[in-house]
Amino acid sequence: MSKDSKQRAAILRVLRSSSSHPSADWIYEQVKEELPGIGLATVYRNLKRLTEEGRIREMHRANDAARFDGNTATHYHFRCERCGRIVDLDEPVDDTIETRVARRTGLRVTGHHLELRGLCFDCHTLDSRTVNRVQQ
Amino acid sequence: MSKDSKQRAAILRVLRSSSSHPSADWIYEQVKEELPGIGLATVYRNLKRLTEEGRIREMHRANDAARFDGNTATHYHFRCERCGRIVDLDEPVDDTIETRVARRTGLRVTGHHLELRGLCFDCHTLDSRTVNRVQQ
DNA sequence: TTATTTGCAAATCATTTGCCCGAAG
DNA sequence: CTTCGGGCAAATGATTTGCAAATAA
Repeated sequence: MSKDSKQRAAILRVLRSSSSHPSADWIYEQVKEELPGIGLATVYRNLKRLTEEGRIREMHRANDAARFDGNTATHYHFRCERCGRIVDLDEPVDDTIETRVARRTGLRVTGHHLELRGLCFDCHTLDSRTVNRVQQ
Repeated sequence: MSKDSKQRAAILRVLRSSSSHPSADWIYEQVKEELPGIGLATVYRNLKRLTEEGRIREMHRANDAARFDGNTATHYHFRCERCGRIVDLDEPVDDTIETRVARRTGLRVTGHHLELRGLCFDCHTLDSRTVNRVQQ
């Protein structure tokens, strides 16, 4: 509810005015031009907070372990936002998206990945019963 | 070309026989039951190698910096596999996939992400001229 | 004053690397 | 013998955390 600190406001401004999907470090460098005293930790803290508030989006959380898939064929995934479990979907793969984008943009497209998010069975039923109990 | 070492074979077997998209650490724990002497570094080295050989897939590369997006509306991305640049696509968003999957699976779906991969303009033209010069 | 945030430094965590040794060809 | 892959420990790089000082409510 409280108003943004000047550092948080600056971070948000930098992020909003960039189309490059920057890293924390790049944002830090930019904000430093306006607020030379800012620390990298402040940038991280505010990015986390803004993400939690839903005001920005974090693409691919770094620093939680990579996950591997023994199935190299294109297929889609569902990720549970609560427990992190990843499930294969048997939804049919739509390859036309690749050619469509390639045609429209001229980019060389070689693959695509679709991930749906939400709550898996366990987490959802758990949620409907006991709202504040958290499982790993 | 060479035959898989017994550790690499074991890693591959564990990964193939699991549908859980495991982390390096989980794979390590599993393989240890068969090869108690194995080291975590070996697991990482082989996962990397198997990925490069295209025999497994690495979902969301960890450990390169997280990236943030000031635009919270659902939209699609293109990631250049060479320089890492991420570009917004103006492809129309298909929300029906969420309800379709929700209906078919019973999962609680709250969002989806689509990422296309390939070579961006710069990297592609650069590639056609000089095959072995690497940028960034 | 009281509650938030900051900046800095030290701590974590996942992953990678250096180095030396053993296994396989 | 020579090369390749492994194990272990130390090094990295991104992110997080503890804490005292600064700022805002």
